[in-house]
Amino acid sequence: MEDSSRIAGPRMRADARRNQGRILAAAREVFAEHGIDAPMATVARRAGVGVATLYRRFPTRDALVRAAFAHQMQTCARALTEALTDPDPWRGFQRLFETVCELQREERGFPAAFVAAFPDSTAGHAQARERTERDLTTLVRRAQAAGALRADFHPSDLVVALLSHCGLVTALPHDSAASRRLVAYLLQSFRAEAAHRPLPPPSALSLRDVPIAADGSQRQRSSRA
Amino acid sequence: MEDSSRIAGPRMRADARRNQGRILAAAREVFAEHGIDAPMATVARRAGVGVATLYRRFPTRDALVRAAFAHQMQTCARALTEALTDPDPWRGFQRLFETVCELQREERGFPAAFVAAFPDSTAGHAQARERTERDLTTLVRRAQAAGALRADFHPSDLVVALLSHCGLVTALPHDSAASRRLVAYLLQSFRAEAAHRPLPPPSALSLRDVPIAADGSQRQRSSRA
DNA sequence: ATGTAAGCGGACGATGCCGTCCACATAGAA
DNA sequence: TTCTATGTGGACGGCATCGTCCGCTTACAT
Repeated sequence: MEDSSRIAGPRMRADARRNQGRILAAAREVFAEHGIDAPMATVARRAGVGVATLYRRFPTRDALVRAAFAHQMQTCARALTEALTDPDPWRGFQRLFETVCELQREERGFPAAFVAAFPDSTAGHAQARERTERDLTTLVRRAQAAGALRADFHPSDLVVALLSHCGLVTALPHDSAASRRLVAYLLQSFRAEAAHRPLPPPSALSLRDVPIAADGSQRQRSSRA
Repeated sequence: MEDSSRIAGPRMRADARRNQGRILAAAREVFAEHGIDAPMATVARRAGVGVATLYRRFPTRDALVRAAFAHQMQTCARALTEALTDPDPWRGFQRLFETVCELQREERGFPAAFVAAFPDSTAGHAQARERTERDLTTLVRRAQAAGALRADFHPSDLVVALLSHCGLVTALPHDSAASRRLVAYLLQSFRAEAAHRPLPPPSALSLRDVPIAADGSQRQRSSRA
């Protein structure tokens, strides 16, 4: 599989490059307002280009979605790296979680993209994904070794927490207080001293089999845009 | 606003009543498989009736969705009543939460319906809704008075928790372990003894303004069924 | 200044779903 | 058995979106 969108290379006409930028900006706006299912034509119109241009640059909707939120994805990746280098393991863990949730909260449309892009992403390549998986595990183990994160915490719990937060901000896009509350509750229950009782067994979820493109649907609401 | 679907009354032809049943069963199946956005025609076909019959009985998709999951909604309502009468306030609280989450986990399609129907539902009338709201608050206060539920817990937190759980089971429809884990984490963080640190302010969410039908969209995934 | 390859835009046919309309069927009363 | 109100099915017109095709435009190398 090649890179989803033709990346702005050196051999690209200036106007083409400009349009690519406009398209991505428009996509972010439109996806934020109408969800990632918004008509492609809407994005094109907002960008001030024709549909053909849009399709030439981003052959599929997924490619567009992924490109539009690539920056946020990178921010997530960077946050993970930073978390690993934090001298205080718990603070690293906490910050990662809070940063990702904040991103989901503030960039509307991103949560949907986050969930949608999960299977093959956090950059696109299985290699990057495995790295992410490994780093997450390291982050968890470190925080546990420091006695801050409860011993029965499983790396997949982090994904579970992030996905449920996605769901919340999707259902209540304007209620950042709700999001903050959930984050606070979850973080508290992840602390070692909160481990009063045993937990049920963790999800078998190896980050790799999150929400396959298959099965499709399972939409959140029934109303149309 | 009248009742969404013509209820099976005494003056209904036997075949009509039979068809109504088949439609509801088909709707549950189809919604579970393809999400609540599945084409109406699919439901009709599966039920072995014509589209016209479907539309006559359920003029809008929402009416169908609500009727299809009315039973689950009633189970929720009943669980709330039972929770209030439980001699152990915390156990009542815990059971309510677990029961609703179990329902969301097991009846695929129900989470979406749950979120979608929230604004005007838990029966349909504002009256019933207010009653629900009041009962929830009572449940929370009782559990707090018993010293089991943390004092800074706000009734809206229950909605926040349920909505995030909805999001999780929507993203991972087959992973009940993940759902159970989330429920366990949340319940632990709701306990009074977990209140190590203060929480951010609660959501202004008065159950009434949950996920308005307006705005629309904000779908979870981009792929089509 | 000029030629041309890269880029552009919008019209267009295809597809899929919606919701109605109407000619036909039948349950059940008389 | 007969009659009719109630119920039925599927065809059909309408609409939105998809993604492609092709003739025109323009950046930029020479």
